[in-house]
Amino acid sequence: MLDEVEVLKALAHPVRLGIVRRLAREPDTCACDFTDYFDVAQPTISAHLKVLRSAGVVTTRREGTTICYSLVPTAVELVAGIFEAVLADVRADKPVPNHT
Amino acid sequence: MLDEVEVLKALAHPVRLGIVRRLAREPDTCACDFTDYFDVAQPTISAHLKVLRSAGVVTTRREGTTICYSLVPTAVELVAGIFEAVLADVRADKPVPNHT
DNA sequence: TCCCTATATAGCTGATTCTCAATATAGGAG
DNA sequence: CTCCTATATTGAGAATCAGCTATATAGGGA
Repeated sequence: MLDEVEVLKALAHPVRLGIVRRLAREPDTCACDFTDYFDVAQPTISAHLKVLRSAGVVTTRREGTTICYSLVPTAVELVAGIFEAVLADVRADKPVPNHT
Repeated sequence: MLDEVEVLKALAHPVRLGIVRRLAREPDTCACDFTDYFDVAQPTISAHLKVLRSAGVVTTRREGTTICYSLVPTAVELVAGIFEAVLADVRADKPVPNHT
């Protein structure tokens, strides 16, 4: 259900990447905090959160009148794994030159 | 000169991610090989390669009549680092529950 | 019930992206 | 110089994206 490219697309935007980084440091941040944090209108933040949610990068939990967002570690691990694998292949093909 | 979000945007497309993965396995692939490998027209491949080049993900080297593409490891390391850092923060905040 | 606050949705506009067919450019072989 | 192959560029159309204002929804408190 997690699609690599969709997750990457969700992360390829300054505000959304910022949201993800913020969530990594402060789990369970509510939507209104992002509205203050980034210099965009509230519906814009809401739209970005929706993109992240659709891609499976974040999940929501209602907390009274506010809605708390948290990261889905699996999604971050997915993309981290993609680039670790690419790096591994790069290093396998072009080994570190030993200058002896 | 490498912009995180620009690199991420460049990678957030199935064909371009495929190109990067292929380049990781087989360095110095020439453009015509991609045209065969992916089921899209030659100008489309050329456009995708341009996006990757503009973002600093790949570099080119002329080899007679063909043009060889290779990965820029720094760019891959940049994005790998982003998600490693995010994962580190996630794990710092929510440590693995030790069920002793 | 009636407000108030938090969040989401609708609707719009301008900008960007994706893909293609057609054409241009650049280098090598003859 | 001429042809051929490899690659890039142009130009167009469809689709998607990003931001806004205005409005709707949903829950809590009076």
